[in-house]
Amino acid sequence: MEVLIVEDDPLHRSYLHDAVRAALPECDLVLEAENGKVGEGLARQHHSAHIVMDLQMSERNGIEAARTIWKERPDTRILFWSNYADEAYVRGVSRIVPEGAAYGYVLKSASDDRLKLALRSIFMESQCVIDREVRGVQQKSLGHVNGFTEVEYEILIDIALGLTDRMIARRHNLSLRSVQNRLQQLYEKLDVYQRIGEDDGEGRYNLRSRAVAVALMRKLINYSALERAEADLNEWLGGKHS
Amino acid sequence: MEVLIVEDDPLHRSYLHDAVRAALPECDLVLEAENGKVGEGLARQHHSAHIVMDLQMSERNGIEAARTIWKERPDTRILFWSNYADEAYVRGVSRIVPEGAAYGYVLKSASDDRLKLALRSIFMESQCVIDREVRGVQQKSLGHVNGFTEVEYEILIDIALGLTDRMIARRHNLSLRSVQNRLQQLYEKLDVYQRIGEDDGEGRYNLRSRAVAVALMRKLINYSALERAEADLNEWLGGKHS
DNA sequence: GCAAAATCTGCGGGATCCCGCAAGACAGAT
DNA sequence: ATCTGTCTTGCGGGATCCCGCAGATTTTGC
Repeated sequence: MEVLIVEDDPLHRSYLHDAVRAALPECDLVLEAENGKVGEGLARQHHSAHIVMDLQMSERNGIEAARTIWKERPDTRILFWSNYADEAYVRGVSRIVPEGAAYGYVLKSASDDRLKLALRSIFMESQCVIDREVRGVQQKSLGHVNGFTEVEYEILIDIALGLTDRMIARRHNLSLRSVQNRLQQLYEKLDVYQRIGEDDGEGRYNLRSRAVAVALMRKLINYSALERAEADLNEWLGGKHS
Repeated sequence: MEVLIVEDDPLHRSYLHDAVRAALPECDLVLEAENGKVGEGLARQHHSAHIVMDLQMSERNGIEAARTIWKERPDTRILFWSNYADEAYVRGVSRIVPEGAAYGYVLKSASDDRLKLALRSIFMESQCVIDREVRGVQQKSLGHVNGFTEVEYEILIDIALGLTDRMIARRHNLSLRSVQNRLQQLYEKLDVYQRIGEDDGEGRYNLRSRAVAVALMRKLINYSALERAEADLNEWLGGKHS
């Protein structure tokens, strides 16, 4: 049995290495990659079936790497090991996990034992293990109380990328007005209508930009989500030509 | 001699602890804090004169903590130890360092020796030590070729927060038109005028939102910068009432 | 199968944004 | 003193955004 570790921080990498060795004595080879790009390469080359993956790496983040790996071999077991439980990450992961695949999401702040237990559960038992805190975010994002629909999320991404209403309409095959309707919902949910500078009555935010700001501060989107979205956009733009 | 370590990751914290012990035998007490808030508290309580500070912590990031610490005792020596050399961080740091203070900025990817050397240089010799890569970013941001003025940077922050032109004008005591002029410069420098969807000619970005997106992707601003800016904004809003 | 609810769409209009043009203010150089 | 470059401000106008209204279409629930 082999395990591939994809993690850019050397300290964390060696810690992971030790944890894998301790939790999985049946593992006889541990590979290491220091970013998503070489991680993909190693996974392809060794047909890795067991991967521990950091999110937030330079050169190629964990979600992108996992996406291409899963596209080639959907039965790969991947444990995501991240510092944060940002909704952007959680959404990003659950968006790419294939039907019936075994995966996990545990935080770096979790205890030694939790990590080792997760390693065994996922790699040996093919079970899904989601950290409690992450699970909370996942629930909240799905629960429609103060949660965001898939469409709302998409339009959020689009304005974060700086697309105009017209572009968004074209991209999703909608009319201009429909896009604006969705925007209105979004503004409502992000609570972007608050007044500012109340001393002389008038003072609003620029709704569009404010929405992005609030979404960033609430961790609905983050750098890596933006990066992925930009890549998707360019792909779509390229595809339109053919 | 005492050293205070402010770092949220336990692994990195203990690594730092060891490095400090090894590099500074004359140090007889090493304090540790797991975020900016308790870091501030410990610094105040122990009158710490030597601090190693992570940027990017939850609860209170390194720059905010450093700002209040330096406000109280401007001769404190602080070594910033960070994963990234984002321009947002570099600007954030050099914005708050007091006149003539000794400080350093080294990356976590630096070698053991570099870290230890920096520790000695800053804490014992009161010298400034800036990592090469960080220095590069600093230079580029100052060099007016493809670099950003202080005013341009400020207006970038303002639109990232979601302020309207009118609000920005009021905040900086400018006319509406001047704000828009600055915006134009900004758009120019961020190269935001590119066409998209060229197949039928028409296709632009929403300049304002796109500018923020590009700035994020170029690491000119990031989560922590936005967080600080939001705090500043609220402070300003509060101050206007009195 | 039908009514209720949600979503999509066009129209119209007020507010804001983006920006060309031109006149004044100010600093530094020759 | 003059000139040049940068920064500021006002005016005007076209494009875009934001959104109320109302009818059409789709989805949902029973």
